[in-house]
Parts: sequence; C-alpha cells; structure tokens
Amino acid sequence: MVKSAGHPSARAARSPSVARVSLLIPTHALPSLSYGIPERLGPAVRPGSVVAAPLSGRPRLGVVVGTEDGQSAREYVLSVADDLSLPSRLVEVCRRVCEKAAVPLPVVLRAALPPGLETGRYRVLKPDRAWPWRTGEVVARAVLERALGPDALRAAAAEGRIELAPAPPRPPLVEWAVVRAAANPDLRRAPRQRELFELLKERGGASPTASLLAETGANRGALRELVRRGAIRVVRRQQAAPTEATEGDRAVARDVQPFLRLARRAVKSGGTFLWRTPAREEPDAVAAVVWATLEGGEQALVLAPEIGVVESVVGRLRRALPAGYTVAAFHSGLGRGRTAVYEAARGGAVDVVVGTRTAALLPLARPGSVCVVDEPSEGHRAEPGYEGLPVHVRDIALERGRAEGASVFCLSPYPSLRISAPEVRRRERIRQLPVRRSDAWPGVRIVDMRGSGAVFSSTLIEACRRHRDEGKRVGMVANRLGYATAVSCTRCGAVKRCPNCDLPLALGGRTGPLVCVRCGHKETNTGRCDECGSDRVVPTGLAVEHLREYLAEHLGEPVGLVTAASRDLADAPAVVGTAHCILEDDWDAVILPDVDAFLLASAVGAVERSYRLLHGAAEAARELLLVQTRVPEHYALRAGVRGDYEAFAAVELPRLRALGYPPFAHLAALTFEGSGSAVRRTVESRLRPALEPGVEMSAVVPVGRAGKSFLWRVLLRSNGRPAVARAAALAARLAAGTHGLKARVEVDPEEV
DNA sequence: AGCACGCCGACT
DNA sequence: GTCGGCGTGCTC
Repeated sequence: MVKSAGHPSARAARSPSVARVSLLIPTHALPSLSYGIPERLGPAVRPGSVVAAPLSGRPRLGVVVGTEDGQSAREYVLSVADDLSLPSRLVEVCRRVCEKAAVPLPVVLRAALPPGLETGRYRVLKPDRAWPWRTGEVVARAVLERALGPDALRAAAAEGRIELAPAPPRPPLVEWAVVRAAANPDLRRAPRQRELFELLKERGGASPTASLLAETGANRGALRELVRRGAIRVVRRQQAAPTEATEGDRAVARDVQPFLRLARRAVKSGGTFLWRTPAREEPDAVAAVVWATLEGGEQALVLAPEIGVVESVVGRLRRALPAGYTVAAFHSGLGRGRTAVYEAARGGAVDVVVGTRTAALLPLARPGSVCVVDEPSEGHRAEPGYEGLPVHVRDIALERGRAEGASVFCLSPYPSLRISAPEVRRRERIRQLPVRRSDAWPGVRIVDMRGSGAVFSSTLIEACRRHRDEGKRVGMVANRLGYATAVSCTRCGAVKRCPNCDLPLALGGRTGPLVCVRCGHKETNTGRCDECGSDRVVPTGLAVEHLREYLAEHLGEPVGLVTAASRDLADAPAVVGTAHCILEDDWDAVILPDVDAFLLASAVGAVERSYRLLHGAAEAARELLLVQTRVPEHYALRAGVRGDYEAFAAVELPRLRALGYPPFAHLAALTFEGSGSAVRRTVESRLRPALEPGVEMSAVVPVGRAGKSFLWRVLLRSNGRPAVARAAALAARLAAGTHGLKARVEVDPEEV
C-alpha cells in the first residue's frame, strides 16, 4: 500500500512544508535530512510515517521524525508506506533513546519496525520490454542491480518504472482443512476419517491440519482420503498471530489477588514504579499490573530477560487473567511468526504482549503499561556489536512511560542501584511500591576460609552429606565454566601468568594445557612453580567441572551439572552449576563455595552483582544457605545473606559516588577493533581534542583480540549523560570514517 | 602533465 | 551507505 507522488509534475510550485527524514541506513555519519512534502502526499506524511526519499539519486526508506513549515527542500518525499508507519510518540521514544545511548537513530527506528523488514525491494510498475519481470512483481534491489547495472537501475527508479516497496516478511503459510459445501461423505467404515471430519465440523468447518492430526492421532493418509472423497479441501493460509486466549482460572487468579489492589492504584495514577517483590512472586505481580491495565481498556507490554521466562509468563498470564483477553509472545525464537504478533500489537488486536528485549520498542495502539521483569538482569541489554540495541530495556521502558504515558513497572527483589538510588528516583520521578519480603528465609552459614587452603570446608561437606542422607537436594554455584580460571602455587601463592600478556593462565582441562585467554599462548602444565621452585602448583578459581568432580569424590556418588550449555543428572541429590542455572530452581540448600570470586572481582558493578547473587541464593534456598569466604565481614555479603537491600545500598551508593560511577556520573565504553596505531591516532589526535569540557577520557588499553585483529578499550566519563553520549557518538563517527577501524559503543554499561 | 588510489566529507 | 572531490604520488 504505497501512495506515490506522480512524478515531477506533482512538485508544488509554492513552498511545501518539509519533512525531516531519518533514512534507514545504519550509520552514525548520516544526519536526518529534509525533504519537501508533495501536495498530494500532504496528510499522509507525519512524524512516524515510513517514506521513500532519494539519497544520491536513489530512493531509500526512512522514517519521518519531524515536520517543518515554510522552508523549501531540493528533493521530495517519493512515497509513503502507510501500513508500516509508527505512532509518532514512539518516534519520540526512539529519538530520546538515540540521544541517551549514542546509538544511530536509524538503528533505533529499525528496532521499532517489523522484524525482518525488507528495505531494499522494488515493485515493478512499468517494465521495459527487455526485462524479465512483470508489472506488480516485487524484486530485490540486488537482483535488479545485477541484471540492469547501477545506472539503469537509478534511471528506472527516476522514470517511475520501479518503486521502492518495503514489505515485512510474510507470516509463514499454514495448511488448513476446510469442509466442502454440502459434503456428506459416507464414513461408516472409516473411523479415522470420521473422527477427523467430525472434529473439523465441530471447529466451524475450518482448522489447521496440524492440530487436527495431533488431536485425533490420525495420519496424513486419512486426510488425503477425505480430500479424494471430495469432503474437504486443503488450502494454505497465512499463519495468524499466535495469540492465546485467557482462561480466568480461579485457583491461579487467587494468587494474583494480593497484588491487585496495589497494581490498580498504580496503573490508574500512572508513572514509573519500582516494585520489590520476592523473585517467585514476580509473575503474580506482573499479572496484577496487566490485569489492571486491561480493565482500563489498554494494552500491556511485559519485557522479560530471556525466552524461557517469556514463555512461562505467557502461560501464567493465560491462566490468571480473566477470560476474554488475548496474550501473545514475541521473541526471536518465533521466527517469521513474529510478524503477525507485531501487526496485532500495532493494530490493537492483541491485549498483552510478553517479549524479550526485541519487543521493547514494539508499537502499541493503546499503550497502557510496560513491565520489566527481573529488572537488573543483563539479558535485558544486547552486547554492543551484536544484533539488537546495546541499551538496557529499563531505559527504553522509562522513555516509553514519559512519551507514551504508559505506566512503567520495574520488578525485582533487588533492582539495580542506578534506578533505585534516591537521587535517581527523585530526578526521574520513580515511585516505590511497598516492598514485599520473602516470608521464608533459610538458615545462613558463613564459613570463614582464612587460613585454609581447602576447596571445601568440613562444614560444607557435612552439610552436603546430611542433606543427601535426608533425601534433600543441594545446589552448588560455580563461578566459571571449564575447569579452572588460573593455577597458583600453594607454597608461595604465585599465579602462573602468560609471558606475553601477564594475564593468569587458565587451565583448559584437568591436567592442562595452560592457555592465555587473550593471546592464545599455550604451555603444558608442569605443576612446578617458577617463583619458588615448588611442585605444588594447583588449580584455583573454582570452575564448574572441577567442583563437580571434587564434590562427587566427597559424596561418593555422581553429582549433577546444569549450565546454559548442558544438563546432566539434574535430578541428582547434589547439582553443580552456574549461578543463573542453579538459582532459577528451588533447593533445600544452596552453597556458594567461592563467593569471593564474585565479591572481589575488579569490575565496578561486580559487588552489586554479588549482592544479588547472595540475596537470590537465599530466596532459592528452603533450609540452608552456606557461603565460603575469606572476607566474612564484607558488606555485600553480610547484607546479601539477610536480604537487606537498604543496608547494602547505604554502603554501595556512597562508594559509587566517590568512584564517579553510574548513577552519579556517566560512562561510555568504547571498544575499537583495528591496529594499535590507527586506534591511538583516532583517539588521541581526533577524539581527545574534540571532547567537550567536563568529559574525561582514559588511555587506550588493549583488551584482547577478535580473530586476527586486536581490541582496545577507552572509557569516557562525564557528569552528564548527554555529554558522554555525544562524545561516544563522535567516537563512533570517527571510527566509521577511518579505514580499518571499527568501534562499538556502550553508554553506561551494566558493568565496567 | 596525466592518471591511479585512497581519504574525507557531503548527501537533504 | 555511496559518491565525488581532492591531494598524494607515481608513470609517461
């Protein structure tokens, strides 16, 4: 559905109003450009319209980000793709996200458009006689370019023979069975076919064949036979949005009731809220917010950090919400099926969308509320340089609240300090709902490991054995994958380091080799200390495999393993795994044998993560939380095992302020890929002189390599987020214009 | 002087 | 992203 300006004749003589267009070219280097609005397109061109406009003589797809009156422009908007246009308030959200996060505006806008949108396809309007394509056919730019050559392609576009035809990917086709009119087959001696036919009639005479076959257990032969008899037709239809109808299950809804009054009040008053509830109550709090939103006739968007959580929240909402509403999931795992959900959300046909970060900018016809589930999770932000925006979902949600008037809820027992700090809450007008504490708390044992070289204390081993003997389950958290992060001498304490990079060498397998994670240096593990000559060099840094082996030895029976990559013997009485995989489950006892690896990590943000780990571990443990440490008085440890978030914040916030870290100052992490000389030249002679006052920049530090090229890290810091974002955007622009240099930019990363 | 190549900035 | 201008440096 593209409205075209009939070519140059349509250019109005009097000065037309002007559209600012952000062309969908993913670069920092191209600003929004001004184009005239031809008279006949006038009303269709508004902020949010998706339009075609020429750049360097060829049409490009872009989004109108603003309109002005009076000025004239040399080039004109060519056409409008009405069926793709975004709500203008969402464009406002995209603009603010772009400014705050130093992500090019076209990249942010692209994230708000349908996934997989083809921007480089043309519809053939008036084919030349020599062309192999017919009128109305849609052809990819690459195909046209190969066949015609770039000049003829441009000429064809200028002559109006072809027209840019953006199209979201079509939903996949699904096979349907449809009863033929007046069909009355004799199925007395064909029970399978009869069953199929009856079920199909029960469903109103049309149904996807997959579910018919699954439900009756019939095979395709029975279906084919019905077709042969002329009883049914098999047709292919576009898959409808995979929405689910709510059920209003009373028993499940009862769990939601305690949250409902609060949620109704908050949704009604509007604004941004922190809601601290125990992790296991989060789905019910979300259900209450969604419920209250639907009562107001608006749509709810729920954002979860990963696909598994999305699916479980969808299931919970489907059962808990009153009957008569629709819920849909939106995440990358749905492939092309996502398009239909996108359309349904944009058109207001679905009431609730639950999605991963890819859904953060999903257009909604009636935006009512946005819930960020497990707010501090790092899954809410894409790694810079990979697909998706390197922006935390909470920041997008906050902007949606402001621009679209949606109520925003950030849920977690332990929200990130950058959103819960009193200064931030005041500045951003974030209100805190009454805190709900876990009603059960396990017993806590903190085992002081000072003066012990052992991996496991006797307390730990006894606790494991006791739980095992009582038929209870123990979950143990490891901090690393693999076997060991380093080897050190038990006599003098020296750590074996890489001769090139000075980094501790990691142990690849039980007996070696020793490998450098940065430069790839490899050596055999001799077990001998280079410093004191002892032969007592042993693995340290308790990685998953090692812990598992060790624990199995002590218990005299196999121990389970759960990581993102593998699940083995997950039902064993004792299971070792990564923090993420262990803590999403419930255990009788949770054991953190090496919490110091988290507490003492050098990254700022690591302490906060440790607090969450401890608090989360306590919530996941029914009876016992056991922690081994050499810093038993550490504030994050003491507060974490009690779930005392306020006590932790009271110490950590002043520390962050003193260090000049978010939320008290803002950072941008720049990662450059290229030769050291190119990086230093760009950073020192071009970026540094251009920095605004108040923006500090660190030195260039090597941080490893990506394949053949080297990676370098530079940190920018400023009191104001806009200033640091501008500097980061400048860095990205400089790198984009420098041959052999790539930059990835992240403003206020979760951890530095 | 004439031309190839690569860098840089403009493009609306 | 893509193009053209222009400066550098090489060849005829």
